[in-house]
Amino acid sequence: MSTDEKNIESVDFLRAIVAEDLKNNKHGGRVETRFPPEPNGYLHIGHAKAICIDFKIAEENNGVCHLRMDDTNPTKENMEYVESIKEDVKWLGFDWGEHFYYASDYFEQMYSYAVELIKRGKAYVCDLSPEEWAEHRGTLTEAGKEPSGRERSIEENLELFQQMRDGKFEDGAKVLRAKIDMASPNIHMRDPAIYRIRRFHHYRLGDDWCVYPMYDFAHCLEDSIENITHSFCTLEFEIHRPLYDWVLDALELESHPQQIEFARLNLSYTVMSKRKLLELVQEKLVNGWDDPRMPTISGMRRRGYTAKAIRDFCDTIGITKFNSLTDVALLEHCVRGDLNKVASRYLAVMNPLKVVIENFDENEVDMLDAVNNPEMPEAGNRKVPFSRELYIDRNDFMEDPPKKFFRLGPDREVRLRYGYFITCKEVIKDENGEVVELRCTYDPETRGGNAPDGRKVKGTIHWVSAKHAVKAEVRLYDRLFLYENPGANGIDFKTQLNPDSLSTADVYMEPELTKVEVGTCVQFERQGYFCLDKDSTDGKMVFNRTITLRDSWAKKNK
RNA sequence: AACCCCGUGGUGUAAUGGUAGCACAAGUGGUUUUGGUCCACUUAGUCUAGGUUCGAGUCCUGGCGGGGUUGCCA
Repeated sequence: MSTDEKNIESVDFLRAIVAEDLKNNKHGGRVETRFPPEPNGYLHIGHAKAICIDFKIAEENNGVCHLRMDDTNPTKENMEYVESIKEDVKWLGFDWGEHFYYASDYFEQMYSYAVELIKRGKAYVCDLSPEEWAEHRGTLTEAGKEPSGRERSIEENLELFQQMRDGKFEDGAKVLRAKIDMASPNIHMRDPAIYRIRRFHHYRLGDDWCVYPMYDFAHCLEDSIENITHSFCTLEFEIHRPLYDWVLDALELESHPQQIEFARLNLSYTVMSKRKLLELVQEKLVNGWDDPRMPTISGMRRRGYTAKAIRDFCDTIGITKFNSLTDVALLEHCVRGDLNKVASRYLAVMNPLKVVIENFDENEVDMLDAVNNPEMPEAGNRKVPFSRELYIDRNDFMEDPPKKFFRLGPDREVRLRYGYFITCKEVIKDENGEVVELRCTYDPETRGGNAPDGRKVKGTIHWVSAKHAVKAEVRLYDRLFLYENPGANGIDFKTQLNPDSLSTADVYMEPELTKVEVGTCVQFERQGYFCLDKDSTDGKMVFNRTITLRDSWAKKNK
């Protein structure tokens, strides 16, 4: 087929803007973006969307994307967060090359810009307390009023600002304000604070500074200093854009990046506020930022989600300016989609029911061939031991099976995956009437799972040899991270944690599974995907359930 | 209430002013040594009222609906 089968990539509004700028040679054919997190927490699935946008659009246009720590507020930031952010972005598959920056490295330059603003008569030192300022600022419907001191001389402002830096004033005693328009309908343009006094140990710069720039002043300058062309951010900054442009215009800076906003990700049932996630960590309602129930990148990684799945998800949700609520099922579809292709299959039984093959010799062990991954033949084969005593899953046996049940029952024949056809001859119960053992026979002719006479069985079940089985622990996390629906106002998200999400179970695995490495996600056939957790020790393997398999039988019988 | 942004199947998204398409979810059937995967099919949509036009999801006006903004956070 000669026609290019590549899907015609639909162009979202954001890519369209970049393409238009490129066409008009707006930035000399250059595309330079940045991902600028504040290192005040771990990255989550919402950040993944921003990361994909920032890095991919740069990449698509042969540009570069910077990774920048927006660390202008020392009270919430630390190096642990910096390191985690770098690790997570890298893990997602993106490379910032040489372009790793700290906003705090620009503090001296930003201070100079602030001085320059004062010299141009476009900034002044304000003595109002936060309470007094609230009165002057006005409201959404009423204009603000100009504070006294707004008309201070440039010399006096310069002097006062220097004194602010020199630590002559208490925290909060003064701020530096941009002199814009107290009557603007956009409150952010009503003489916004651009520098505040805050004596707090900065995680990198220590006590070098007691004044710190505010976001609205700092961010556009960071972008400008780094020669960014397109500065993507979320919708809540839309109303800040006039200020972004005002600062750069007021300073007449040559590098004037364009801020473009897109809608942030909302995921059903998922808490995505850093503040709330921090609360969960601090109050030990979860075991750290990388708890597999957390919607953090590190939590999802530990749970077994793949970077590709997350990237695919970000491609699928697209980029718009519409406040949407994405169904978490879409994320799960991407996770299953990738895992189905890459995860090796293993036999493992979670609710063991003993099966004795009466016509199989007690001392014999048959090593059977099993395919590691039917989706990926190159993954090869392995051997699975078969012996007289086996475990099957309790769910795969019913004493009185309904019509559509294809698995084992009295006098029924099923296939043991990669093994033999077996027929249930006898059901043994304890004094309470509970089934404790099945006596079966196997058909030696069906070794490997095929009957030479061509007879068919409807069911294929998983199993493990009792004497070869290795016991491990699985954590049965629920399908979702946290239970809170945006829109369900007033719900205390902490009480919404699913208590079942912590339940654990024993699992009896085929011995080959002991070779799996920590962090690897595998499929327990017919049950789900599981990821070997870092908590595993020499004595005990611990798996996190990544996600279940789709199960049409279970769905019908719900 | 003021200003800004946004309204396409249940959900997420496409469509130089020219056949409303894709994915998820749901449902039906087929293939299958995982009740998985894969494949086929079905259900279902342009918020509303006018206007411009040969022709409007797209452009204009009004209405309705949703979101954002009132930190010395980012």
